[in-house]
Amino acid sequence: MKTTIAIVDDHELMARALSGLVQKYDAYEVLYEVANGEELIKHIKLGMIPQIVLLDINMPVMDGYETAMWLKNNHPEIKILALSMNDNEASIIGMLRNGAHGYLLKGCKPFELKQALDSLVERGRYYTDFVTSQLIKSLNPETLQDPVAALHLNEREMDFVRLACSDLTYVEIADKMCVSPRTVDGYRESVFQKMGVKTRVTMVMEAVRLKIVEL
Amino acid sequence: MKTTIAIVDDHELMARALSGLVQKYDAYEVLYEVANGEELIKHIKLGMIPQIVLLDINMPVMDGYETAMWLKNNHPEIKILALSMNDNEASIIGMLRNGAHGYLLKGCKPFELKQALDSLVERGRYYTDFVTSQLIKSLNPETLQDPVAALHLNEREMDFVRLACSDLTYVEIADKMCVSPRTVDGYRESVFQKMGVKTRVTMVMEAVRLKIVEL
DNA sequence: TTTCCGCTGGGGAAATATCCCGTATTTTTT
DNA sequence: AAAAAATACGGGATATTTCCCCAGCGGAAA
Repeated sequence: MKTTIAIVDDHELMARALSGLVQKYDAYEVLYEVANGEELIKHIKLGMIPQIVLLDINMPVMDGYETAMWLKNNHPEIKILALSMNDNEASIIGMLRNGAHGYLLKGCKPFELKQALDSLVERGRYYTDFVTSQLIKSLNPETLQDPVAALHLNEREMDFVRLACSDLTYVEIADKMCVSPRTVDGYRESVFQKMGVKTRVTMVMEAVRLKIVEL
Repeated sequence: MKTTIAIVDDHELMARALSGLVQKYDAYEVLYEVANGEELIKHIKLGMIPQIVLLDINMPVMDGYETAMWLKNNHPEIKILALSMNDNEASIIGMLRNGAHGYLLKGCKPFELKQALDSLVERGRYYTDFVTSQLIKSLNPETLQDPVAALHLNEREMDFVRLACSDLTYVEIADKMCVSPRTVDGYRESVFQKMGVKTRVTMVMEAVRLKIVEL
C-alpha cells in the first residue's frame, strides 16, 4: 500500500512539479492537487483523505495557517508538511504552532523532499537543522523579551510602519520618507511578509500590539 | 480701526458667504480667505495676522484641530472661532481643548455670528448654551468613566467597528452583518464622523485605544 | 571576478476604500 | 398630523491600496 499524498498549492507549476517529483518515488502516490485550503477540505469531506498533505503557506482564499489549523482540529491523523519560500521565523513557528509536522523550503533539493516524506511516515515528523535553529532563535532572550526585534524590521521599515499608523496615503508617506512611492510599495510588501499580515489595517493593529507605535 | 478677520474654509461657497456676512458689519474687516490651515499659516508667516480666525473644522491638508493647535502655540493672541457642521461632543471638546475661543454651528443665524464676534472682541470668548451643555454632558459620569459610551455608537456601528479591525473588506463585512454594502458605507461614514477620523486605519487605532476591540 | 541578495524604483492593473449624489421607510419629535 | 431625524439602500466617481511584472545598483559572499 502506497502512502497517499495531497498537494495544496495555488501555483499550478509548483504543484505539478511536486507531483512529478513525488510520483518518482514508488512508496508514494499523489491523490490529488488543489489550489487552496478550501478545496482541500472539500476533497477531504468527500472522503478523499490523504496520509500526508504538502501544504503551501502563501495562498489566497485559505492560506497554510488556517488550513493547518483545520486539519489539526478535524483530521489530526493527517501529517502536514509545510512548504514555503519564506525562511523567516514567524512563518516557521506559525506553521509549527498550527500543527505542521515538518517544514520545507521550496528551494530545497529533491532528495530532501524524499527524506522528509520518509521521516513523516516513520517518525511522524521532520525537522531540519534549519527549522531547529530557527526554533532556538525564537527561544533566545532577544526574541522572548522583544518580539519586535524578532520581526527584523530595518530602520526604513520601522519608519514606514510608524508613518502608516495614520491617515497618510502611501504617496504621502513616500514624500515624508524622501523615496519613491514604489519603494514604499516595497517596504509595505516586506513588512506584510515579516509580520504575517495581509492589509494595512492588520499591520497597524500588529504595530500597536507590539508597541511599535503608541496610541 | 476695524477688527481684522481671516476665514479658513475649504468650501469656497461657505467662505464667500461668511465673508459677505462679515463685511456687512462695519466693525469688522475680512483680511483674506484661505482653504486650509496650511495656507493660513503661510499668510500669517508673511505678516498678515488677523485678530480673529473663523476656522472650519473639517478640511483636507490641515484640519481645524491641527490649525487651532498651531495658532495656540504660535499666536495665542489670535482669537479662534470654530465653525462646524458637527454638533457632537468630540468635535466641540476637541476644538476647545486645542484652543478655540468659541464654537459656532454652520447652521446658525447670522445675528449669532455677529454676537460671537462681538463677544470675542469684548470678552475674548463666546460660549453658547449649546456648547456649555455639551461640556456639562462631557462631565457626567458616563462620559468620564466610559469614553466609548461618549461616542454614542449604536449596536450596528459597534459591530461594524469590530469587524473592521481585520482583513475583511467592506463587502465581506456587509455579508457578515447581513446588510447591503451601501449600508456598511453608511456605518463607516457615521463612525468616522463620531470618532473624528478620516480613514479606516485611524478608526481601527481609535477602536484599539478605546478598547472597543482587544488585540 | 562572478554571483547573489537587499534596497531602490518604474509601469500597469485590479480590488478596495472613500465620498458624492439620491430615495424610501420607520421612528421620534413637535 | 406634520416635521424632523434616523436607518437602510442604490448608482456612480475618484482615490487609495494591493499586487503583478520588471531592472539597476552596491555590497557581501563564493
